[in-house]
Amino acid sequence: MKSLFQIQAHAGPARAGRISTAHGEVETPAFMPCGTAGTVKAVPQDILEELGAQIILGNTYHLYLRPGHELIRGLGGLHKFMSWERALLTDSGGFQVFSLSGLRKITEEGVHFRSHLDGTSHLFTPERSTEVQIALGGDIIMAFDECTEHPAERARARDSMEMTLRWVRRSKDYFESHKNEVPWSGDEERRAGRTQAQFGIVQGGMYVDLRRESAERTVEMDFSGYAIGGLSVGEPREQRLEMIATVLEALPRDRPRYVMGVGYPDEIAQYASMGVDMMDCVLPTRAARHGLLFTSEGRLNIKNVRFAQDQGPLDPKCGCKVCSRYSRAYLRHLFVSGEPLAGVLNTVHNLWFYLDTMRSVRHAIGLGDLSGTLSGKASLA
RNA sequence: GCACAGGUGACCGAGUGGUUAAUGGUAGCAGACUGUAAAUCUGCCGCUCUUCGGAGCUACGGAGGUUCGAAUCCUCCCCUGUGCA
Repeated sequence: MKSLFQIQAHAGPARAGRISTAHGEVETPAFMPCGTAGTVKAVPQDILEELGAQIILGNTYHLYLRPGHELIRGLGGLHKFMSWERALLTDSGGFQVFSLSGLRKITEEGVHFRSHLDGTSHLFTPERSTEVQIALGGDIIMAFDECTEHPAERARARDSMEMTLRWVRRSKDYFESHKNEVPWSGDEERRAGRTQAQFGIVQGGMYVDLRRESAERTVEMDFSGYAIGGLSVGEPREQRLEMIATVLEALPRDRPRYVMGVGYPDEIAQYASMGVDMMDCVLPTRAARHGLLFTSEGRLNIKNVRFAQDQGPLDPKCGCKVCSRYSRAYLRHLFVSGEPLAGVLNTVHNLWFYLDTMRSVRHAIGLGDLSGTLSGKASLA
């Protein structure tokens, strides 16, 4: 089988590359918009394509509960269901186990949880998560992990890491024996021999040695890519940086590295410059719906009264359609009026900003120089 | 003109003698948001000072009155709605 990942250029530790999936190429470093429930909230698929998104996320937990993975499988898989022919990555539900604390109980077997939708009881295991993800048919699926809470004592972080290692192992075992069950598996020719890929996830709390050990032992399982999880859970930024740097050293250079759940625009540029290839975050989409826009001049809260008569664009340096067409005054009016279009336009802008940030970084790596790009994007948060 | 009902902070609307500058909403102002239980959540929201602990002033249509104490009870007046003339 063709290799999933190709590196095209280096600039110090940073790399520009390409991930080849059954649903197209993903240029890296890549920012992946979150499409949790089968939609990147507020943005239609055709606009996502226009924005240049090459891969988006779906979420196992949400889609399992509603509309149900069997229904999606029956309709041909998530790509077809949501009419997204580009690459798709599904998260394993590990993060929901973390964020739904109070609704769940964790055991060695897996996670007993109650649906946030109707209170019904469910059990998620590594096998179950992987089964659901195969049914959904994402191009990249994630091992089922436990996102260690923060702060966590060393002993707790170690126990959690050990359980994640066992769960990741089980996820891989299940995947290896069932990966031919992906909904589009019969479509080999068109898919150029590509099939689903599974990534492992590194945990280890905020402990450098645990992080390193978690990375090394996950790498021994030989995944086609590796994610760094358990970050952006409330830790200081320097600590996050240290954990990422530590894990990157322990990960193989020829596989994609994915930092889960980050970050602010300047953060993602920084991580990309350190050699991270993939990132996802709800921030650009959620913040947009809440009126927070990211611009080349920093963050901007569109509901502020000072924009009421501002005829200028959100960001004078932005090349997105929203900035080329609408004024701050109009966008503020839409937001303050509670018009759905506010969320749409704001999200379009923020996603463009994130995706364009990655394009700039990628371009800079191609040119072998990151300094200009980073200084330009460094004061965004 | 008569009879009911009613007049509460920008608006709607609780409160019918005392922990009441006055519950709740809305509107307004500001903030937060990092593998989405999030088009959500938080704070402020009478005025003036403040060492940020608080202090003073003004407020429940208007004017009086009862009472230790009134948005709450009484009297008169003004206004609004509905019905009858």
